[in-house]
Amino acid sequence: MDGRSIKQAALELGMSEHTLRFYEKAGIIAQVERNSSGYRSYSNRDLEILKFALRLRQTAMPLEQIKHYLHLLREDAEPETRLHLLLEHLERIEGSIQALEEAKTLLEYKVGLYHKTLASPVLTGE
Amino acid sequence: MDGRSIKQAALELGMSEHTLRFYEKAGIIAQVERNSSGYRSYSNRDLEILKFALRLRQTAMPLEQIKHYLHLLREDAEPETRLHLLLEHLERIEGSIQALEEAKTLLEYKVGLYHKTLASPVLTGE
DNA sequence: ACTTGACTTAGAGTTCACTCTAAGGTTTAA
DNA sequence: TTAAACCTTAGAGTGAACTCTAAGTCAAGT
Repeated sequence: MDGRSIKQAALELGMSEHTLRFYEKAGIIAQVERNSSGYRSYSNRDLEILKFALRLRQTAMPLEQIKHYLHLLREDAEPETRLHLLLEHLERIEGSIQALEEAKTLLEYKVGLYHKTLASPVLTGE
Repeated sequence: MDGRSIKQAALELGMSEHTLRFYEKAGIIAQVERNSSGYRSYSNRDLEILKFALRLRQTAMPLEQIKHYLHLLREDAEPETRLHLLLEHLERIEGSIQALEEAKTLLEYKVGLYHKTLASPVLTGE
């Protein structure tokens, strides 16, 4: 129906074929369907799940946790369990955002110094 | 004057002694002063630099880039060069913040679904 | 019939950022 | 003077997340 080759899937997702096989072998995503000659055929749903996994990876969620969450999803676990996982990760994300915002502010301040003086000490903003 | 042992420095910075030696050996920070018996003695300035390095690490800047930046700092490079590096990293940080904000929004939406229904599909928010 | 290119697998290799080990020197306190 | 708690080094080991290799199967084109 909506199946695509591993090459095509890799292209659409912006990840390597190696990584796609790796994610499957590591049990992060479920086994992908095969066509008559044994080739993987990625469905739209597979792509959706992979996109979601990539988004979580972007937020530095470890593969093990992504795996855990996607498993709960497959097994249709109690929503409470999934909720717990999501909330936990939300907190981590909020921490990361804050760390980044702080670093950003610091760097912007330094950049400001450069623009004003174009020759100045940098570090803690002395 | 203001020197402290590696143990103390590690404590103050919240990082391991191993990592402190590793950062020095890898040339990320400059050689730390030694006392009469050859033990490292971390100055306030060393701590400042390390704190700054840690903050950059928190934003997922690779050690090689941190090293590069700290080198430019030591060599008192042209401010333009340093500025360029900082601006580049700022852009990456802004990208990360955006990715995290998006993930956060997505998760918050899902959490909202949970709270409303306590039994619902999850993924793209169907 | 044959080459080309896409696919398959298991498993080895790589990179990054630590993290630890072993073998030994130094300082302090009992 | 001896134990403990600290420090030193070079180099080995770890875990995460890929990334690649080798050896082979399959499908399409000429």
